[in-house]
Amino acid sequence: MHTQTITAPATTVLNAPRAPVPSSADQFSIIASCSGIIATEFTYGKDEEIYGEGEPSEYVYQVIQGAVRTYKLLSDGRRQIGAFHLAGDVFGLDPGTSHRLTAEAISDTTVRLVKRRSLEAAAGSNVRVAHNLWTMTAGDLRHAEDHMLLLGRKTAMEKVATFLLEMDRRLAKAGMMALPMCRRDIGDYLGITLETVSRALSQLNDQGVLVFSSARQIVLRNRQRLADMDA
Amino acid sequence: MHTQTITAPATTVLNAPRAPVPSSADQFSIIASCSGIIATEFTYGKDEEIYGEGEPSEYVYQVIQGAVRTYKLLSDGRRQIGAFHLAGDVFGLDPGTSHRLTAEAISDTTVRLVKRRSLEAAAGSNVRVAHNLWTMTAGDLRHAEDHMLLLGRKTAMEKVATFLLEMDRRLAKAGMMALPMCRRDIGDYLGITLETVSRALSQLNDQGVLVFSSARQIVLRNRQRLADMDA
DNA sequence: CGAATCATTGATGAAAATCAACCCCGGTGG
DNA sequence: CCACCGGGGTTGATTTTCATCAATGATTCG
Repeated sequence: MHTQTITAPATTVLNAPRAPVPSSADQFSIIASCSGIIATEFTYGKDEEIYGEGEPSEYVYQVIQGAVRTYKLLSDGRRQIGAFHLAGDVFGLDPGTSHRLTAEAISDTTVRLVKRRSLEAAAGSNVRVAHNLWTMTAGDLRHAEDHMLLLGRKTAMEKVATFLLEMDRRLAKAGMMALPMCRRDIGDYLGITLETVSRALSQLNDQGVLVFSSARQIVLRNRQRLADMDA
Repeated sequence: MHTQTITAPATTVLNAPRAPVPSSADQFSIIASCSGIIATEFTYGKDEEIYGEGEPSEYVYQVIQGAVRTYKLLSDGRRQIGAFHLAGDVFGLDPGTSHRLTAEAISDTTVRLVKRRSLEAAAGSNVRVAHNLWTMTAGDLRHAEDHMLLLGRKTAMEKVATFLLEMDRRLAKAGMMALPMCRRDIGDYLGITLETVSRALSQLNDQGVLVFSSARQIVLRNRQRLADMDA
């Protein structure tokens, strides 16, 4: 870890995995429990770096609580966020020796982490584990392929519509979405500026497609309209 | 295969793989030979579809000769090309039951193909094979991550500079690059229009960074300048 | 309460898309 | 052999979208 300033890690052997939510997360739980792998929990503060682009990839992570952004930078600071990782999501699984993106906590975030070395060892003896690792990487690839289409060919409004539907699907509770990230993060994810994000959201609000409780608390009123927009 | 109008397939058992060029290709050769897997060759004509988005993924392919584009479409026809596949490259390896992009031959193209089912079977018994499949998918993911940065955050000129360096690396022979794809394909790969591609290339030509033999035959004169541009 | 951060909104500008014309070159057929 | 045809490529004029610059408003948090 890079800055131990936040919270003391608590090491535990996983035996009764707390199943969070989605299917890709369960794969990780299966791997972790099946193999008697040692998992550790750790908490990062808001905006704290979890790992940097190019660093040796020593651990694989699962978000327990909070949210993480992974991104690349150009030399002048322009940033492209490749993905947001929410509760249950696995990240940092870069086959190869080093991380290809930087990971940062968006808000205070607790992760479970396992040594990549032990995962690879498990994969060497257990075909199920190997297959799950492959499947998880393939899931990341699918997302990246969809996101290339968005970045390269969708308009600003279509990008925002797609984003809202994605977040609605992934983190809506009781019809309400509590976005963990700021407008700049959203813009850097969608390849537009924060002002353009704000204008698109305001316009959707004016049209009655969504309602704000606060800037980051959103209720979708017309998912079909959004789906139509997203082309 | 979808249209058999072109060339009769020739089925052969692979024993002495003709090692084409790069490392990712060799992994495929290793898999194919290691496992006594049956490979078939097939040739597609220019612009012929190899498989369509959403179709069941029955085969995995390796380009023997020619070039392939894989892409996604929006409902109104806007297209995002995710990758170009050149001699030696493997494509169509989508874990899951269906292809997530459409694949088309850019020029007359010969591919080697193996049944995905037999690959998966081999992966189930041979850890090396399983690891190679994972590594190949991870290679696609790395490319997609780099390309998201390009699509979301680079300027038109930076995109073209990056493209030229990529193609130079992948297909230059004797300092000369023979591009198999048209300006529209390049634009749809970079998320810009064919006119913008043309203007950027003309400007680079004016600056002496490159020289055209013909529209698709390019010699790079100053790779450092290009690398600087690509930020 | 006040400072800082985040978000919204408006005015202006710049990059790239679009629309349009023309050119170049290879292939075909008179 | 050469004219013509058509697709691909280039270049120019104009429009559009989104970025940038700037000011103000809302929340959160010491």
